Amino acid sequence: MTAEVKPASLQLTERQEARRRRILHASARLASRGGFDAVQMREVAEHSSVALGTLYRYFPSKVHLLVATMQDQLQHMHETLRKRPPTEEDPATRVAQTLMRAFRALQREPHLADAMVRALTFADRSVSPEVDMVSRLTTAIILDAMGLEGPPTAEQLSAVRVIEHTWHSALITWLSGRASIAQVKIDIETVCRLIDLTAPTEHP
Amino acid sequence: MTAEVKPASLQLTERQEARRRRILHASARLASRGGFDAVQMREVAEHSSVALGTLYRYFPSKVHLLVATMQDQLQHMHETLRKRPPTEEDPATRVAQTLMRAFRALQREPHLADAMVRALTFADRSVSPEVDMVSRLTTAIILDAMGLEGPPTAEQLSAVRVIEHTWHSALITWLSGRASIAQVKIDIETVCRLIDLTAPTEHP
DNA sequence: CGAGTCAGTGAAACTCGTTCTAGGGTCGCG
DNA sequence: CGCGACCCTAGAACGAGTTTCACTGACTCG
Repeated sequence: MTAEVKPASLQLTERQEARRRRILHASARLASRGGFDAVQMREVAEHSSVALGTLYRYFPSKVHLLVATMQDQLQHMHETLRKRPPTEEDPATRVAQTLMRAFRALQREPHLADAMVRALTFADRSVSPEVDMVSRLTTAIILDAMGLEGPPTAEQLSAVRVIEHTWHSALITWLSGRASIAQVKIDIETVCRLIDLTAPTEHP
Repeated sequence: MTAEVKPASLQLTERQEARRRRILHASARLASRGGFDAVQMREVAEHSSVALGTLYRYFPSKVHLLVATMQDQLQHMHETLRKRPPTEEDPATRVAQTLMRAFRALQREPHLADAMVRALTFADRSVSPEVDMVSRLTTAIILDAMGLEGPPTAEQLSAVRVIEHTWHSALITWLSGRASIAQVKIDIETVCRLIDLTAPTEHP
């Protein structure tokens, strides 16, 4: 709806960076209990000691805010995963293991996960750049887990995209109580088999 | 939020069935132009000549309404697809072909597709039964396209679930303008390769 | 017939995302 | 020092989903 400039992206002052942090923190905290609905813009503003108008200057909508929150959380997760890379041999297994690890992390804060994922899939075109960023982060995590030597082939990128699709959608079905964790695990493992299919070097 | 009975599911009188139809029709029509946002409950009520309170008695929320609309549309599509089953030999190709056909149908009413899919992924636990129904319908369409002889194996069901995940998620990325139709096609074809992987009878 | 029940009606009320308005503070520059 | 240009605050206001409530009309069962 609003076609404003986004001050959030280009060099903020220290105070502004602090405000942004406070907002994201408040958003995550409110989401942690209560999920999507509990993240109310007035509440976020109040908890981060910022006027409502200012909140909207930083994040032009609730969905923008929650997608940015997800971005933030994903970055943390990426770093964490980097520190303890998967131990398995097989790339497909490594990816599956990594995603299940991420999944268990989300499990610890199911409401937060709910809020972020719902925002992500509910986002319309006006949030595309931010959603894209999240997508790139996810892709990076998966590619990292694959542990490729060179750059990925087009086929591998397709596989990664499909894995990502499955990851998001499986997450949603779990969050809405329509699939068990075991089911999610199976789905993840199933889709990760695609990686073997696209491996450039086969061993008989 | 509301834990009401659902009169919509158990035998309605003729007048009630007609009302329900009118509501679904109005919902689809409003969604067709304008998408999710254009489906305003007051408008739906007015266009279907029903009081707002009645609308809410039939569909306890906007999301319920749109998911029911999707159910309706999917049923139509299922019948249409039944009439002209895919021509290919290979099951994976048949499924991919079927899904792309469905995709092109949705393309014809992108706003409607947007409204329905957004509602579907935005649905919380209170809509689970209805979302599950949609999921079952989608599964049925895919299984039909596979053209199995006997009942599907557990492995095949996993593959179908993953295909479904990919289908939904790819649809979302397309609707939000983050992926081209070509990309969706590639993703669908990629994930459909899983079917070959799970075929009980292999040919060397 | 008469009372009870229950779907449907109409309108007002409430909530929360979003927008708007008015004013106050701060910083850099003449 | 003064003065714009911005950023920020406080709060009201608006819009749409949802809830509530008092009422009506039709149907049922005694």
